[in-house]
Amino acid sequence: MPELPEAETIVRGLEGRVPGRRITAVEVLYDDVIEGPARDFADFVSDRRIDRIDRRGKNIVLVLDDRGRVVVNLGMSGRLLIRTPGDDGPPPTHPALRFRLAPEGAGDASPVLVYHDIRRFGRLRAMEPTAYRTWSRSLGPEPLGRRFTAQALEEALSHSISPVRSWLLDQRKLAGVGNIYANEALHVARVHPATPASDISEGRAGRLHRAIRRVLREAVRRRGTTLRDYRAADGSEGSYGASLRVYGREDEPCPRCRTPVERIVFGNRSAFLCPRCQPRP
DNA sequence: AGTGTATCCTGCAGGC
DNA sequence: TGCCTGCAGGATACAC
Repeated sequence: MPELPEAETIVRGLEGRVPGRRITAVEVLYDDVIEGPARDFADFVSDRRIDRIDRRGKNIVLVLDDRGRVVVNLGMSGRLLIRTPGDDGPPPTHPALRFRLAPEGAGDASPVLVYHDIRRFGRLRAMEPTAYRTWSRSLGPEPLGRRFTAQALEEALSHSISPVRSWLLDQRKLAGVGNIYANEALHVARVHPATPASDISEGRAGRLHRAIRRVLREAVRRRGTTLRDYRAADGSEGSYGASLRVYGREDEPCPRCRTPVERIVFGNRSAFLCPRCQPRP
């Protein structure tokens, strides 16, 4: 998926419509999208009110009135859609789970929060507050948060000999960056994706830090990147795809120097780079 | 510690 | 048209 900007866009789309509502029923169409027994999940959320919608890295977090959490990881093709019965538009093609939400008052329609996932790599996990804290602590810092500084990045990189692109994808190191934005940020920072993390000097770490934040902020502003499956909570598409510099643009000219963009594969994922702007370390 | 490989799934594009 | 291969915003488990 859905990386940080897409998760953030979904959260913003749900914020005005979901908090304050009670979950009156859960309908599980595919139990493989739930971690653990579907019965336990249904018991955990049934009749709970959703107080708040949060995000942690790429994950969307429903905060319940008893402080329990439902953590939604969208995998590759997950969507969280808010629908009101009777609203227009074609019905979702691959619903996997539905939360029926209570109407707010007389005459108010009861909305449905649909977890939709073509490939079903996504997961919904119910967590008690303690388990949630433990899980959250296992993730790295938020790239747009205060704790993620250039110094912190430089320090963290210095302990790893992994290729920097692999490092950026590791959610335990930094929470929210995936393959699209890792490649984009590395191009902006003029760092080759295969550069060993610890080879990144102080100056380049600073550049990379700025590039990560700049790319993610701009992608949030554009409501994410829709390549195929990603949609915001209202079903709309993100427009950052038009701003992509290298991701998915093999053989197209580098926006900076017109050299054809290269695709290489490591860590079982494609990496895209400009061989001139991002020379091999 | 780090890497390549495979797995979970479905859909789509491209080649023949 | 149809069949085949490869590829896809992720995460994890495994052997080496």
